[in-house]
Amino acid sequence: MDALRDRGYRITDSRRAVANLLEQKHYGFTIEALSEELPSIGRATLYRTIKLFLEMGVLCRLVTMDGDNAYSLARVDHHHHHSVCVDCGSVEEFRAVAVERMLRDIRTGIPGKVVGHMLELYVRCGQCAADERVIRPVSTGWLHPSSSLQ
Amino acid sequence: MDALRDRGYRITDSRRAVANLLEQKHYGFTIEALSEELPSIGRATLYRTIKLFLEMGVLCRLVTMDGDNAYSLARVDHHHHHSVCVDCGSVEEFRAVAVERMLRDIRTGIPGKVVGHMLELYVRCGQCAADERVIRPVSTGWLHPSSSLQ
DNA sequence: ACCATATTGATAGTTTGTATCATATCATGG
DNA sequence: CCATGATATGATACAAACTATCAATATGGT
Repeated sequence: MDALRDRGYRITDSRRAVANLLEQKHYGFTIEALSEELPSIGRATLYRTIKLFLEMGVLCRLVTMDGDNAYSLARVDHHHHHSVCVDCGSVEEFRAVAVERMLRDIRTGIPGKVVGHMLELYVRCGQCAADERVIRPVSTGWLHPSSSLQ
Repeated sequence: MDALRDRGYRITDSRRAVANLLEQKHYGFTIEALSEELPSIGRATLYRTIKLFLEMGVLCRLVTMDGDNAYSLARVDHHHHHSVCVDCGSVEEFRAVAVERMLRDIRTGIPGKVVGHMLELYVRCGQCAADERVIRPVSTGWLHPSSSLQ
């Protein structure tokens, strides 16, 4: 809300509702899920709100293991990555030096100049591992491009 | 073609055409681009062919920096990642120990059990860097989720 | 060459996301 | 607290990306 005010955007019911929902639940929402949780808000507005929040940098877009887009609140303001639970969808942000080091190391072995990267980790969170006696298959859909089991 | 034969799929003109094209050009194709290159092949068939090739593991899907899907031949059969040129779209496959080490390191710091990952590197390839005196902006669209410049 | 069947292409249908525009809502100034 | 004007919303239509259907065709084994 502060971010909105600071940039001269209006505080509206929809924006408040979306922000509240994302703040409460610590997992990634697809637009579909958002729409189910907030049926009173038109889909067009949801798309607009998400886009606005992304541009403002208060939201992160992430890619689920089977390739869908999901959105979660950016709780830290520096660059980071996500670990997404493949069962419940809960999202943790992390910034590991290991990642930065990897990028630095790799830069020399790659032809060309690295201008960006993308990294997602797919996990089964502690909660879900504890809840389920039977191990469910990891992905119902199909695996994403460079994603690999293990 | 061998892979097709081995699994009892038929060798058809469309499949041959798609395979040839992907083999010749070392960059990622979107369905759109494939369709332009092979106008005689129906779009439905293109989608089907791509899906089949993905399932057979002879194709990789990759995500471009502005979020589109592209496909490129899997020239190595073990797990690897891609560096995608943001200018010409050329794709290099690499398997860096740095990545594996990073994953191993990170596993301890992440809550839950890592079951998969996804990594794309966006580069400006040597060719493109040489061709262009003026540095073009990196992304025309907007940045992908966890992608970051540099 | 024939035949059973996998494959194709055209079309229609889905899903996901965007543009339009009249109406409703917000923030500001009086 | 209300009037005012601009912003935001929602319904709808539209566009893009992908899938399902099904009659017609091409393929591989005989």
